[in-house]
Amino acid sequence: MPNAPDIAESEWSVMEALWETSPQTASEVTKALRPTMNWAENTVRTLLMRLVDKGALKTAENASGTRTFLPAVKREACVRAESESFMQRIFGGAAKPLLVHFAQNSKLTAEEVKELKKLLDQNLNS
Amino acid sequence: MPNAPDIAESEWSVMEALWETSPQTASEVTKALRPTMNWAENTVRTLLMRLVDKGALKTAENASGTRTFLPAVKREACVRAESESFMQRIFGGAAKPLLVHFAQNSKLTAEEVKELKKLLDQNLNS
DNA sequence: GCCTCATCACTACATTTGTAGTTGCCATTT
DNA sequence: AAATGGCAACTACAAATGTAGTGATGAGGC
Repeated sequence: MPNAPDIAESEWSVMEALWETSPQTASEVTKALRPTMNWAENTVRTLLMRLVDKGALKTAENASGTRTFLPAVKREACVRAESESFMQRIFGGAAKPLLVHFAQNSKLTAEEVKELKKLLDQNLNS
Repeated sequence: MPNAPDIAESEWSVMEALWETSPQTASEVTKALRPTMNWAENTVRTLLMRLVDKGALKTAENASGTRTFLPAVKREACVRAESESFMQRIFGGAAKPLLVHFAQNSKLTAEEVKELKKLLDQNLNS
């Protein structure tokens, strides 16, 4: 399992697109991102290349002979890595103050609260 | 209330030192950070200057006429801003998946779980 | 067969970040 | 007064990031 490389903010959008649907060509990714990020295709290509360099993406040829991109690392692993580093930076590595912060500062529905409480209980038996 | 400026990772350590004790001179901050970050004093000075430029710190003269630094923004505001941006980047801005992630991936004591569950309940009545 | 368009691989360039070095100035110490 | 030691201001410089432009190439359309 390749450990999660460090993925910058713009790069993250590209990864999301490919985690959601892959493989995709550069222009497909560009189109997929068009509504949110209004990037030139070359911008997306640069990001794709950097991600390949970092080992976050792999490439493959599709039927028509053009290059396509697909994730080389699992989203969950990257989320975990980013979350870890965030927790480290802002909350000194402690989960509790982090959870306190978000429990206090987020608007949640009764449903969500119920679900989260259940998860917290499960957390103990593990 | 000045909105929280964007504080980089190294800068964050400097801010922490000053949120904890302030005002402090550049060399005091350097000394305070010495155990963790083994930075040259000039490195700390650069970070201090950048933070002043960004409006995260203010300066004042102390009795002996040397410059001291102190926070211009509240820690809580910065934590909120960083947290917001993290939640945006990684969890698409939704608090629930974030809380789910940390509820599942953190080791918590029974005490902490109890406390968090209470906070979640309070969250609803507000 | 020639033009055009999509792809690709390179190159570009300003900002931000990490991590200092250099120099000038002022007060204190011989 | 000359040297020293701290602090301040400015400069340095490479890597990472954001955001493209340029030039070569090959395949399809006319």
